[in-house]
Amino acid sequence: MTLYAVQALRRCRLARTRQRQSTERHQEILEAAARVITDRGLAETRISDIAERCGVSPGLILYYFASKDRLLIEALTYANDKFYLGQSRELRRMSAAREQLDRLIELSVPGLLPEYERLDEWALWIEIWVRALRDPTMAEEREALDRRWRRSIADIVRHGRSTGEFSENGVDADELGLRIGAFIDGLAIQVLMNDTSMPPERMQQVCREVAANMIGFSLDAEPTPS
Amino acid sequence: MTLYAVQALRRCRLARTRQRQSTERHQEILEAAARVITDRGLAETRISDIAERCGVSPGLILYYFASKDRLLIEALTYANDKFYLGQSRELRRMSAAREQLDRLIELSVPGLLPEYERLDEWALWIEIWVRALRDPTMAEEREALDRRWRRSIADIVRHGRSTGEFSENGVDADELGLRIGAFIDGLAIQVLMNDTSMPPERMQQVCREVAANMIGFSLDAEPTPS
DNA sequence: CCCGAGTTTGAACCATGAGTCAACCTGGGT
DNA sequence: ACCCAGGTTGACTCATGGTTCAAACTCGGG
Repeated sequence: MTLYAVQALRRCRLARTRQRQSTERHQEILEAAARVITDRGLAETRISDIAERCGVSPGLILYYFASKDRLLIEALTYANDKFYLGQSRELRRMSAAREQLDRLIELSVPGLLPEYERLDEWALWIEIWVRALRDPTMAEEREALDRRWRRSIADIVRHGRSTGEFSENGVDADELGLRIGAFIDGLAIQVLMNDTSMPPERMQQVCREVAANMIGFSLDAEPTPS
Repeated sequence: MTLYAVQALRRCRLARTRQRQSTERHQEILEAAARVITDRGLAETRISDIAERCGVSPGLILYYFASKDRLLIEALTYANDKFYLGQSRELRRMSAAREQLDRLIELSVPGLLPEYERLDEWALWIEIWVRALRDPTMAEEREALDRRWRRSIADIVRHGRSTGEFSENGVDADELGLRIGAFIDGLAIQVLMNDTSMPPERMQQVCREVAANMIGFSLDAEPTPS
């Protein structure tokens, strides 16, 4: 019995290190997949591309994921999750709602910030949309991701109202999350498409203006006069 | 010389009937392709699907189009063109700008109107976006289509201002076309995705409200009191 | 009624890429 | 040193579907 317990314990420890290694591989693959999808597009993404990016053989990809389809869906949501969590953490550190809003907009403009290692979120979004049109699993995921995104805007509005930065204007915070979110979506598409009439800087400017209008504060009035 | 001329004339007449037949086939195929794309998605569309829809052999498709890719691009723009022209003609017949705006919004909400034979415009738009990300030809087409769409909104604003329905509010009409267009885009995506928080009716309502806000008129005030 | 340019067919060809598999490697436990 | 479970490989199988092509068909003109 003692012997058995010790063995079990050891097996468990081994299993744990292996498991960690294994989840690392998982993430590594998901990361690579997201990267390849942004580069080549979902439709053109081959398993061997992902494998190559990982410096690994194609067979291994299917050792970790049941099928290409599953992997792609997971990769899309994984990338979005990662981006969202980073943004969310950053915003929570800021105290001023207007600062939060500015940063959120800044992060939402495709190509505005030099993308450190960040892949382009919006290109992935479009792929998510296409996929969600026919794939119920993806559709569900998308709705959850979208809800979260809208809520983060609504939260900024609520925060600003609670601190008095924004005044009540009769429009529900969730409703504003929806409207501002939709507006950002629409513009982001154009910027992503390299539309000549919508360079990143202009999108940023327009977003700030329209958001201010909708929320009901003036961009000119300095919120915290020095 | 006379003989030659007569022969030429006849050949020309023959050629003309043949040409008409040929362009009909072209359109027939484009139509079928657009239909299949909405049904199955761009990525899942096979040449044989399109052929089947036409009641024609797969080989014929490639007799009329150099390659699958070319066909798909043409089909996407063809469908959009057709929709736009129909809408444009209809709007031009209306005199009141607010009526035009209402109708434009109505037509922009996915699934609001029972789609007579109309295929879903917005599903095609998303496919266009995905494609345009990597295909320069498609990118160019998209920008032109988008510009046209924004302009039709701006024109409504200009029209309303010229008749006095809308008052000047310091925002350029083109700028409003851009903003309202982007907003509609963003919402349409959610409706198309069957997002539970955005049923078609709600989108319509929100669009009317936000457009009224941006343009600067009140929905309550009847423009033409009986 | 025959000719031939333009259409249409469907089988054949071929490249691609997902998924499988048997052999091989690795590193911790004994 | 040896064991072996899990990780890794890369060649192979197989289905799919775009593209080609030679033969068949259509139909207006002579």
